[in-house]
Amino acid sequence: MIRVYNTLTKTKEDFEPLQAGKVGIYLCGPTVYAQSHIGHMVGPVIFDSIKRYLQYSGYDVTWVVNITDVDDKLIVKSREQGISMEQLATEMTADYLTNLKSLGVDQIDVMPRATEHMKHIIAFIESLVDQGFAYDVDGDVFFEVEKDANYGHLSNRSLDSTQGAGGEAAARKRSANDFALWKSAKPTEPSWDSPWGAGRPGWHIECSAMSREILGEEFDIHGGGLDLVFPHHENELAQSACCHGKPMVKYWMHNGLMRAGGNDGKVGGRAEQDGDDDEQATVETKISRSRGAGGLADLIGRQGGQRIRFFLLKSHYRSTIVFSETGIEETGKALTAFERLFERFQRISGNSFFELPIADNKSTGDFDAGECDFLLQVQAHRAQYLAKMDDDFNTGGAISDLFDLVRSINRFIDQTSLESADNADTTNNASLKQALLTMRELTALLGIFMSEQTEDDTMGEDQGLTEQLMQLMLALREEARANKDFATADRIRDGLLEVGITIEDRADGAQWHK
RNA sequence: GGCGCCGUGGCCAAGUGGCUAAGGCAGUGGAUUGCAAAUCCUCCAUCCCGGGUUCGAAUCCCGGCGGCGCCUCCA
Repeated sequence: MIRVYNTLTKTKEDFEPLQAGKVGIYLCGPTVYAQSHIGHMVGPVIFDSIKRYLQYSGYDVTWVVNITDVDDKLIVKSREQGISMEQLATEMTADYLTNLKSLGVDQIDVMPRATEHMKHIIAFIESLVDQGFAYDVDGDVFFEVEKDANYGHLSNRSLDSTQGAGGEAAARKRSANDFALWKSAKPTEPSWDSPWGAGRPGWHIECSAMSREILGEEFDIHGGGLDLVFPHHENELAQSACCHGKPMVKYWMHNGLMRAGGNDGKVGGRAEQDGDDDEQATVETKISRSRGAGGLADLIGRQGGQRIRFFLLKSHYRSTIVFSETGIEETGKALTAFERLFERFQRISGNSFFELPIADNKSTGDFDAGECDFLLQVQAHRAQYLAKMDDDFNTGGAISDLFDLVRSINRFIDQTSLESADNADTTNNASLKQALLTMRELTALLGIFMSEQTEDDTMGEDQGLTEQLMQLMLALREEARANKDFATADRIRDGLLEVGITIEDRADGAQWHK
């Protein structure tokens, strides 16, 4: 049984979808007025893994991530850049999609854009007006919060504790808490025709309209960053629940936010200081665009998408992650242990890990360990891993079992001497393969090691030359070693190390890697 | 001010009432190696502080101290 933490009830609940066997997930995506930063990737990466795990657990999952391509900030930014709102949205959407791809997020089924659903948005607002939950004033339409008895339950706040937006619309609202469903357009602003005149949707209504269109009036999981609980999700919930007279979502799931570390982070800006502090203190603050976060593409270029993905999955999705590039680098070191094992497996079996079939559900991944101690260990690691994933998608805990599995496999190879050339024990080889199949199954749930990383394909032409030169160096060194001329052999090895190349002498010959 | 979250070894990070407190990075000693690298084995924390509840708490309650988020746009 999968358990899920629900923001609405503030408890972990057994996961039972509304319709047996089917799950609908809606994740709030970005407003595409600027390039995405690493914080935007937290939700997509974790939900990408959540979808994989739910499918693996036997559910038919539909995952929706929206793109907000109409918004006040888009208007302002596009004007600054002298381009149309549409063009800015198109460019920034492309940036977002590229980043998602780099991080291996490829499970999204539908990515609706607000501007493509204007009809549905307007119809939704009309329905709210007709039912008396909303009112229009001079071309603006507002949701009347007092009409919703449940308002504030999700974010746990009472009406008088909220401040409501000030701004120019304040005078027209019946109450400060009311929020805009439709905003009238000034002559130069992009607009759509509506029963209330030319205008554009408010921030929250698109999600209500699009989720209904794609997933229905009530669906299983709604996700987003913790910062969206109020006002965004509270307002979405109010709109949808009032409009349909039933709950909008069964499980509200919110991921923790990323913070910028003080020193090597530099992704975010500096937090506002309270004045009386000395200023060298290590400041950690939420990463956000308004504080100048950016440079995700560069970061991916330096670290690679897989490391970043693994870094995000290493901690629990509800906890805060402090961004640090050194942290990402350490994570990368840990990943090489897997990569070495995959190479080891290839040397022994001749099979590529990346070409092993992926068990796509729990039962096909199961196997009979028989009396084999090693396979019993593998089975135990697998069971523990899955138990942690069942418990609110505890990827951080589950990853520890992956490392345990690596160690078990290496130990098995050492103890059975599977690596020595004259060992053709088919039973042990079969056990080894089974263990790697399990590794493949479990890592695929996290969306890592899906395919071989081609990190340096930009330098394709040099690659062949480098390989030739290295073979020459290794041959020279081998000669020296055969002659017990270790001084020369070591000189070659040390010299190569200085340019970042490590040599490994193994029974079957020397090998090099960067 | 209101509503929340967090504080586990040098660093990162699981665990939230009961086996010897996961795992990673760094470090230690050993096996292996011509020496290394890789791999394996070994060692490395009583959980911010003070009370309380309990047969028993890192895990629940109260009080401190420290950090952070939301209440305004935000993944």
